Amino acid sequence: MATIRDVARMAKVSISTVSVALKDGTQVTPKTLKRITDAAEAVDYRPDPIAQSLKAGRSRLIGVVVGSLQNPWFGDLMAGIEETALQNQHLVTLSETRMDLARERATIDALCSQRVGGIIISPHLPTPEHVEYLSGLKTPLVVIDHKIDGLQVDFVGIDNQLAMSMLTSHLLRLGHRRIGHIAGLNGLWTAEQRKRGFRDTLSASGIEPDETLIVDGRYSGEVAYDQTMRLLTRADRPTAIVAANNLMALGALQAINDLSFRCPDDISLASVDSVPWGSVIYPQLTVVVQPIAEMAHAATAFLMDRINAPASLQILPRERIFVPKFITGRSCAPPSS
Amino acid sequence: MATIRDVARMAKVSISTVSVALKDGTQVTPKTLKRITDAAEAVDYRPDPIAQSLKAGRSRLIGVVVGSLQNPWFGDLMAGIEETALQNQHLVTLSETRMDLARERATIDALCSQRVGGIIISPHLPTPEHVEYLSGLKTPLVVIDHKIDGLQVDFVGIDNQLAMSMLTSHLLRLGHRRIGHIAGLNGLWTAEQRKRGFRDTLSASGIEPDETLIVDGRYSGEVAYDQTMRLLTRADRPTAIVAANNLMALGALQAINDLSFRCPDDISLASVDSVPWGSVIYPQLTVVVQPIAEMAHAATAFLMDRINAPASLQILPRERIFVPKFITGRSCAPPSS
DNA sequence: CTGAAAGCGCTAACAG
DNA sequence: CTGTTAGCGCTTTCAG
Repeated sequence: MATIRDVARMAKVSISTVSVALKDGTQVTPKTLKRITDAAEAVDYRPDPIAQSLKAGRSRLIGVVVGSLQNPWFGDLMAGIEETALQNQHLVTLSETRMDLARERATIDALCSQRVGGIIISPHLPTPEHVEYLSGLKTPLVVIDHKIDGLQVDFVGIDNQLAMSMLTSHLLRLGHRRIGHIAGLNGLWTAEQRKRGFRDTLSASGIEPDETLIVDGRYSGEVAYDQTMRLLTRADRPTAIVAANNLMALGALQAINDLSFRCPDDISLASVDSVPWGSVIYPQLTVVVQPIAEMAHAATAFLMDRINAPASLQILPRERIFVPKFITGRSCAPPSS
Repeated sequence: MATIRDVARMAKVSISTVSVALKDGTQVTPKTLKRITDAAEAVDYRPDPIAQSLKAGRSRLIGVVVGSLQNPWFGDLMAGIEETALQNQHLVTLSETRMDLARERATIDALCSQRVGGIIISPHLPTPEHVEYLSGLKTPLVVIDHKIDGLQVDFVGIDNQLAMSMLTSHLLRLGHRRIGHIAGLNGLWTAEQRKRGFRDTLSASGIEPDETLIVDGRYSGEVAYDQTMRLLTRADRPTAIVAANNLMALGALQAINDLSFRCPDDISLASVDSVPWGSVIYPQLTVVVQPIAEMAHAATAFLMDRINAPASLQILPRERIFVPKFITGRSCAPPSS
């Protein structure tokens, strides 16, 4: 592997001239520049990123931290992040926290001591100490999906209230009055926002939300299955169910099937987030989807801004909220009775 | 961030003593060692990995290169790799090649010039030049899934012939005699091995494989859909179909549904690789699954062996072939006629 | 416009 | 057993 010295020797200049010339061609005579670029070409010189990192104190790496790799939109997220990172000459590392705060913290620690340029995280429900820890980080941080109150960093997500409103009002228009909601993990920002969207939409239509119809599915398919079982075996069972995410929708669908209800004839079902290969799932689900690829790009762009910004310049926390997209499936119908 | 100098100053020894002591406690007096570890603790010293990398010429990073992040087992793969890598103090980077040889090469180039410790790759169908390129790499390489003939590197995969034999003989036992096979991308090792397993199993049962029933689905759901349409609209259509992977099985299932055939009543379907949330797909597919997590561990262990081995020691290429697991679903039944 | 020199944080001979 | 020294490859003042 050729070093800057080889280039300097071949172009008969000093190594610092090579460094300067290759960085910003404007500080050298055109002819020396040419000699240098030719020499660099000839020996296939590529600056050693490690040496550059040592000098800069940061590596050209961005860390992505997610709770679970099972998350179905996770592949699209990574693809989007990688694409944008690549354009900025950065590699992307990936870590899984298994939704464990201690692991989340250890992971971020590791990333920071590896001197990554920045971190994109879809965080778990934090404790106050954890928020404080995150606030104290020197490494640029962008939060995606679950916003953390009180944390002054860039955020990218969707309008979760709107997402639930879209689904809930769809069901209301179909004539449903008793609608169940399988909510996400209690306390998580997205879960709370979605619950609020659900309640507000009902209230706005003059329907008092029945709190017993709002159950915690903890963003888990299994828990959602159990909760759906509870909902549907009640005498006053709902005629429709809205799940706060895709995994829970699948769990709910399974429960519906296992109880020999038919969807949408007996029970309507809708959810946030599409499911992969949704086309072979019967019935195709009515959903609102997050524009994951765009969110990934936006998050990465935020991060690159901070990485490329001069240390002097303080960028205020920014926020990018996307509007989800409604996709009509065949899982919603007017109530049967 | 504390440096080795801070520790040295505080422990009143030289920096090299600190370096030696922290690496291998046996070369220093117990009391100096204690002074040093205490000092390191006190200032929360953690060696800068970038500086270590510069010295070593490699970073504590392993690169994972896959064709597509859509691949459903990809999350499990990453989780497994990350777990093992973490135990060896390595971070994992992720890159997608979109099944494009030029991108695959560019990606590997980038990884190598980043001086990653090693690379785990699920490669695309290579040209001879590409094989040569891979052979020439100095960076340790482990291939997973698609073996490349003539490439002398560690390999981890499953017994693909066996996988297809398991499915094919299951269908034969049910009484099927005309079985279609939606094969993977022509030329890819896994695809060829699976085809061979299919043909051999039929032959062994005294059935001459009908080559027109073996179609190229290119490991794509869409292509598989089209090919299934072709197969099922023939007068002499098969009574069962085996898909070479999960995405193609879903494409085939969709085609079966769209043509108003019922599975398994009219057409039986089986495939290699399970599908996520398979439990809500109707009917549940009969499949053989790869032990992805174990494969990931094995591949990472191979890689770490090479990374940790002294440069002098030449490790011969190794191979780890797993046996897939049969999972009975409800998508296979005796032929109707 | 170009070159000499210092140094990022660490490791590894080589001396004492 | 411990300290001195010389870099790893690069960037960046600071002189010339």
